[in-house]
Amino acid sequence: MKENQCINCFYHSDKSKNLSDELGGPVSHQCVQANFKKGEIIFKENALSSNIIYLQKGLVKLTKEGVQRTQILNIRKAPCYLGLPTTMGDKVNHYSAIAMEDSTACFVDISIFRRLLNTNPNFSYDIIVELCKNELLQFDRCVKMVQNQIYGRLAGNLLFFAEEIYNSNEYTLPFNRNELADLVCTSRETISRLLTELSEDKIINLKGKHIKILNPSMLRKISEKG
DNA sequence: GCATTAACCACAG
DNA sequence: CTGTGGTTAATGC
Repeated sequence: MKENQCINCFYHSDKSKNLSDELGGPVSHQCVQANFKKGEIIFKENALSSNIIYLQKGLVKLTKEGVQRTQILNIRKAPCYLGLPTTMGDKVNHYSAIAMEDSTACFVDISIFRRLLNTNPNFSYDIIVELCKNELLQFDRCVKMVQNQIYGRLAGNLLFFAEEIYNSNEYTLPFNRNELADLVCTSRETISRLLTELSEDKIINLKGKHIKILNPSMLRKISEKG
């Protein structure tokens, strides 16, 4: 655990400014950095939450328990904030965050965070923009999940990993088929079948969890047409 | 009717 | 954990 030095990175990577000044004093004990191994829970649904978390390094899945099954709400890649909605919006977390890779995160108490919002309009503005972007993405994702067929949803998510997460058409997923199903809103069996189907059609190359997209434009078409 | 989509179950590597 | 086959239900020509 490290203290003190992480709060400046939390504050913002692109707008360097000394937080100690902002907060009117030394910031030790106000921010704590922690490491998480793959699979470890960063925060849990229904638990009391009083921290804003800045993910410095790693990959995280946000999950929520549904009536039928666990739903993966989103995959977030560092650097980003975690838990803004769930910490600001309610006392209790509405979803969990679980590390999918070894990750590093900064925890800042919500009172400090509030002080930052109050004292720094630029910072507040950046936060609002980030929240808005996320909401737009969630809206898009919601419509897609409800209206597209599973083939299209899976294709969309494969593209998402390539474009947003790994910036490459070739990647190894830290998810098993069941988690993929939780992400795409379907059953494990269907994921299995459709992946082999995509592979047979030479749209992707499949080796276990390693995926190589051979025909991105085709995948895009599938994603759009559903 | 018949075809398609997709879930659930079972079972085998 | 994964892939596959059978069965079944819903929906759309």
